[in-house]
Amino acid sequence: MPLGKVLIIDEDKNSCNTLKNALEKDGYSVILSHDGDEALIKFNALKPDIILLDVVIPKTDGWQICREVRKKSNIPLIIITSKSETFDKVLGLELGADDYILKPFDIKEVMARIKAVNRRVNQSNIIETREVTYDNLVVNMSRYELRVSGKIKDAPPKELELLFYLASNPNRVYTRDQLLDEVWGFEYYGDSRTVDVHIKRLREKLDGVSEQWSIKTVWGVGYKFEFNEKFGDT
Amino acid sequence: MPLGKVLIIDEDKNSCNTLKNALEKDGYSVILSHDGDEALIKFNALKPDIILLDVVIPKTDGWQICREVRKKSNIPLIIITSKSETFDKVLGLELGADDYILKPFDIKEVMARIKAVNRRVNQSNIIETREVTYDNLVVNMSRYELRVSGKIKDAPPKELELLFYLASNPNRVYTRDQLLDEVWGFEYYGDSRTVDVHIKRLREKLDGVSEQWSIKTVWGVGYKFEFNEKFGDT
DNA sequence: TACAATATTAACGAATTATGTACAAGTTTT
DNA sequence: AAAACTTGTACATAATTCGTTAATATTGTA
Repeated sequence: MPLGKVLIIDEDKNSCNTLKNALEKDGYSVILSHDGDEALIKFNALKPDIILLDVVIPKTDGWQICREVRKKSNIPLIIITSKSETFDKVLGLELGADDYILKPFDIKEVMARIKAVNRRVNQSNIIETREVTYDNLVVNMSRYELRVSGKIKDAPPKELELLFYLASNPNRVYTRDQLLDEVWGFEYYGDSRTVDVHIKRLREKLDGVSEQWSIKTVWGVGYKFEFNEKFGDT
Repeated sequence: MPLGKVLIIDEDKNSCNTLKNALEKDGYSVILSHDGDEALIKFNALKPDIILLDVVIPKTDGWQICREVRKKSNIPLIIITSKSETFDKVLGLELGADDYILKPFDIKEVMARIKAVNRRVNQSNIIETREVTYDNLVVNMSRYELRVSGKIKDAPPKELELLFYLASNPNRVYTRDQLLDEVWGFEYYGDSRTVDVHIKRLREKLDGVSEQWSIKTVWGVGYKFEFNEKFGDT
């Protein structure tokens, strides 16, 4: 498999075939799925490299597929559908789709867009291991587990997600709005003081645990997970 | 301004304004360009973080802009144009555009697509760290961190932004009004003595640190960040 | 030199921003 | 159905920044 596996999720067999032919001609291998439930099973079992998704499908709907996929993975996901409302486009993109193509599509355009998304993704260092480690801190999002000095510390989901997000890009500052967007999700409309409170609760749990890292406030800007690689490797 | 600069290249002032307003509302700062030659100059000089490009523009055409940009940089580039042929779309994407949006556009969709592209780019290791370095001085705006001879020095946001702005164009003089415009934002209306005070506070922190650089007063004009590449590399 | 224009500095208070506590609504567990 | 927990909001308090003012110093020029 030189170019990778594409999972096509679409009820319409015509679309499926057009896409399948073009993709296989280009060297991809193709998996077809005609309803949402089947799609999720195949996604989990076969770990495709790209997903092409129509949101209008039987059983589990496309939006839900989107969410489920993005919970677990960052692979390229392109929505191809006849739902043409701006609202739907925005929803799809916000849920984590990389592109949103309208039916009827021109296969050449679709192939070009797949290529464009792939180009970006190949520049990424996607951490599929949903885990970060610093010194005595381990945040594992597959298990939703926080470990401090080897011991498991209970922490609610939101706090873990927030910590994980901050720790994924150590030392980089995020504004409260960015955090609300990325951790809470765009659908969330609320007070940005909310972030403060969660930060505070995290700090309670992580207080005085390590000299090497901490959650820092950047006054007037936001928060960051600060990590100092003190002592070089010896 | 944590979000970054957008360069809009488009002859049509209506489009420009719609985009500009929406982007600024979201916290981006916007640079406009109405022809290709000007666009390239601004691209090189101002190092934007995102480019929105109409390919139908006077002088150097959009495709060429695309090529020139991609020779030097991997920043997000989105084509927004009324050229609706599949051929053009494919060409644009092949030249390295991340997305291709048709006019007339819905601003909500455009914003969602910008976000989607940004999401991908932020996962890549080519995250542009907004940083300048001179001798023993490091100003890092991604971390909001000022480092002098390796040591972190605390400094409030405004001071950092001012220093970063000055240091981004070493040896170039800025009037107080220009600085108020660029650092404080155009909507700011206040005394230009304000700049003096911030300069003073910066100088306190950076006093006698290096022979190679300093913040100089240009009498009757304004301020500049002066940098002398004395000694060649040793 | 003297004078005017411009720049530096210190100090103060208003405004902005962050934190901590408490509570209520919503969930999940028992 | 009650209990325990999570989550978001409100508000009081604390901390810091920022802009202004005004007094002092410096520079350029007549």
